Amino acid sequence: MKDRVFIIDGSSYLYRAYHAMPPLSTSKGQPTGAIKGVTNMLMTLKKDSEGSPIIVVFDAKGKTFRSEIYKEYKANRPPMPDDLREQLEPLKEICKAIGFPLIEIPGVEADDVIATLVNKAKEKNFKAVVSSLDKDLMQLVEDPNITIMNTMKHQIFTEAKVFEKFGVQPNQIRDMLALVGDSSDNIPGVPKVGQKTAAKWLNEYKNLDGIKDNAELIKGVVGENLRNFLADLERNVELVSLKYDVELGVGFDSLLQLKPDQEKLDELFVELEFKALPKNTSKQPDVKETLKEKNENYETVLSKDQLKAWAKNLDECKVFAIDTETDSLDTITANLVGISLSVKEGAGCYIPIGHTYEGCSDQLSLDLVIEIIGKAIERNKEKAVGQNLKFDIPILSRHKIQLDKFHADTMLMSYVLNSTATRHGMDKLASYYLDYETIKYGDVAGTASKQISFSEVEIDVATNYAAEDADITLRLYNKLEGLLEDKPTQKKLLENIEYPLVHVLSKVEQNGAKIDKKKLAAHSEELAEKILDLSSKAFKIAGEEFNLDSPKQLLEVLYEKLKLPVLKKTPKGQPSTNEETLQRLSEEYELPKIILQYRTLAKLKSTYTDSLIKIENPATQRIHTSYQQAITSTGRLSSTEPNLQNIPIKTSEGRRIREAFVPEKGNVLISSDYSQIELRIMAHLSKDKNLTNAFNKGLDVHSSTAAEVFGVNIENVTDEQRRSAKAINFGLMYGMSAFGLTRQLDIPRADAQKYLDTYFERYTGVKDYMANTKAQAKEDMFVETIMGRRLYLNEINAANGLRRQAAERAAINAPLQGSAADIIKKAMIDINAFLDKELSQTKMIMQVHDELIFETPKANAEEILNLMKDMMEKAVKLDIPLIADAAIGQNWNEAH
DNA sequence: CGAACGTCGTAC
DNA sequence: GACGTACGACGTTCGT
Repeated sequence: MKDRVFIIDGSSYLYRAYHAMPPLSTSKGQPTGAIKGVTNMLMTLKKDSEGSPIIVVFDAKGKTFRSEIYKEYKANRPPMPDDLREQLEPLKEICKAIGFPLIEIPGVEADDVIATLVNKAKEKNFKAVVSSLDKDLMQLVEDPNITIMNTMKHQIFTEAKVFEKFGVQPNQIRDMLALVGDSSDNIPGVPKVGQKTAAKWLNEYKNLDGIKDNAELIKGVVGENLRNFLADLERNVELVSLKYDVELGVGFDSLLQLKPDQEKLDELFVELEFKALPKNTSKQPDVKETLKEKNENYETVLSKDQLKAWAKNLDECKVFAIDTETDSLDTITANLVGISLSVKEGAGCYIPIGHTYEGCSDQLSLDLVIEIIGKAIERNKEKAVGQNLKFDIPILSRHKIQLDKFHADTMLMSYVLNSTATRHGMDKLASYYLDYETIKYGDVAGTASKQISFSEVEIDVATNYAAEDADITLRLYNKLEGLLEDKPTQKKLLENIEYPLVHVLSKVEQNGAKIDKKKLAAHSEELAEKILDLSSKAFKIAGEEFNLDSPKQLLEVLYEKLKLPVLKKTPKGQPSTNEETLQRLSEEYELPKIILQYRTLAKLKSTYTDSLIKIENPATQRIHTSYQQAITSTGRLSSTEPNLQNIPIKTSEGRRIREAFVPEKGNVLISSDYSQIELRIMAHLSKDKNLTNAFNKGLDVHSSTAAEVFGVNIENVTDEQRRSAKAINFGLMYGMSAFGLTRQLDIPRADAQKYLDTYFERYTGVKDYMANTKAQAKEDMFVETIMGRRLYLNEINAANGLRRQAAERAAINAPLQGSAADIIKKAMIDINAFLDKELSQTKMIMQVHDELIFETPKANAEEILNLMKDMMEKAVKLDIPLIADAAIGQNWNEAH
């Protein structure tokens, strides 16, 4: 192999640019948006190609041979818009002037020309890189010397990538397209067969012949559809096959050399009013000019002397702010790109380490930075202030800088001061507390498709952004420290709970949880089949196909087409299609029932089986959630990517998801969860005699409540009574009314009212507690947890009754929910300290509000279970005992 | 095309 | 209108 040749699908980029770019035009009215877009892309490619020849292929005018095979082919394509057509010729001129040979052959498509060129390139021993967005061309990748790339997104498709994206090998793409069809080319496929189904068949039967031979074996409606479609498949194959022997009318070699004509190019640019030769703006975000000018207050550290001076700054300061910049948000794999520091408001430095763009100035080596600044950070760690240090700690740690203690975290300071005043991201904090608008990450690194890695950001720009982060963090610290000055309780909450918890959460996240991917994949397959089946049933009843996931379409089918009665409306006035409504409708009608089943399964598949597989970290083969410590109003944690705190448990189908959470070989899982912790807290806070008594005697609290409310002996409580009592107990903690209880239990309003009345007669302590809490809240405008965590309730005295009542319910609930959160946080800190010291083999891997999950070697699991349970129970001392239920299992479902 | 919003459904 | 706290999938709408 000697060289590479780049072949560009000009037409596909033209259309894409036309839609992606704003509709620019010259002063004379010549439209130029698409030209500009494609030209940018061509310039990028020219740079990336490092001098390799580049050929641009365009679709020629007129019909192609495919229209003769099938007259509907592309019949749904609207004609090219005029303002796009007008851009075609100038663009071709530009291609030629840049030095890219151009081909358009009438009667065939650009794809065929590309396939032919690829063939010629192979004959001449070239590697070929095809730049296109068209999936038809994916079939070319079966040859390892050929790659497809999406220049706009810097994606490269090899055989493996094609399989990853489409689920089939490149040489099966053609058959897949024939089966699925292509709506943009107006090629119909087998009804109900999408990429997934086609991939399944092709993996099983290898190719179309195999599928045809086995068509009888395929069950269900899709099987039927396939058999009916067989005759059309031949035609589809012809339509989607590439033609490799197009008469090019010009020798391949002559396409490899064309002189750029700079003069002509300049002329064209003037004519099109392009200010400058567009730089590779396709990927480069547009950084504002003001950001490129370096802020004088901020220093870029590029010499050893500067580094030493900053080490000295850290030694001599009272507190310093630190922030890290990385090339990814994944703390498991992110590389350090730079560190910023500030010891004085309005000043700061940025130490670039890992910037990688072309022409970037020399940076200090990581080793030197670790040696000088890393050591200085470590010895001054108790003066370190950061914003969301849970992110920085593992990054620094992997780069040999251990920040196992720190002075303060501004995110948590703000959260503890007032969890709801603002969100606690730095941009928001700066705006709220300092009235300062920060440089946004997107301003320097772009967003979405234009996003680049921070390592690609110019060092001067990066300095402006990163040093500002450290500077602002320090200013925030000073501001928030002032606000905390006369709040010793909140300060203690930070020091005793939130700050130590940062290290615990960081570790739990790094530990991650192992999942059985095979099991999930199999489950996913199963669900897919059932979902397909339910959809066809639904379409049959509806008499049309529609998107079952679209509440809007569903609403039309249910209420307009089938004229089902409207039982409930959404807050926006639309007839509701939610679970409750469909449940009621399904007593009489068939379709709502099917929709409900569909929803249950679709939910499981999309939210759990599929997404858990996707989110496994390739580096560790485990899933690493991210715990959010400053999100909820009450003090609970939340969990994202994935949310481990809403994994199903109520149904057996749902519990199968939990079965896929497994230990490493030789290990087991231990789950330990607090029993009725919020009700226990209610007993503690209210000091209600009856409730306290029930817990002190170790009674089943719901049965005990039932006995009180229904006036029976606790041994004689029926299941029905216990269920009602449980609903009352939970409802009370949420501030539920008699109406809510009516709905929950499906009983007459009067009965519900009677239950509640009786409850409050029997539990006067609870009644008083609730009244007192509300009254106190109205006076203070906040409520508190047992550890003094506050939730401010701005609307507790609102004139708007709805809002006021909502605030009243929150006032009841927050001390219960929030105290429970305080307690488990304390338990996590205690347990982590113990594990650090004594049991390095046992890992805390998850927290789900009142439950902790550990992974530990099988050998002494029983003993460890007892230790964990005991530490949870002793996390705090209340007037009633805290009980944790713990169990061991080979998966999460078994352990829970 | 991407951000913001609405609806729905899962957990404690 | 009526039960607290979350996250996220998916569709739709709207602005660039």
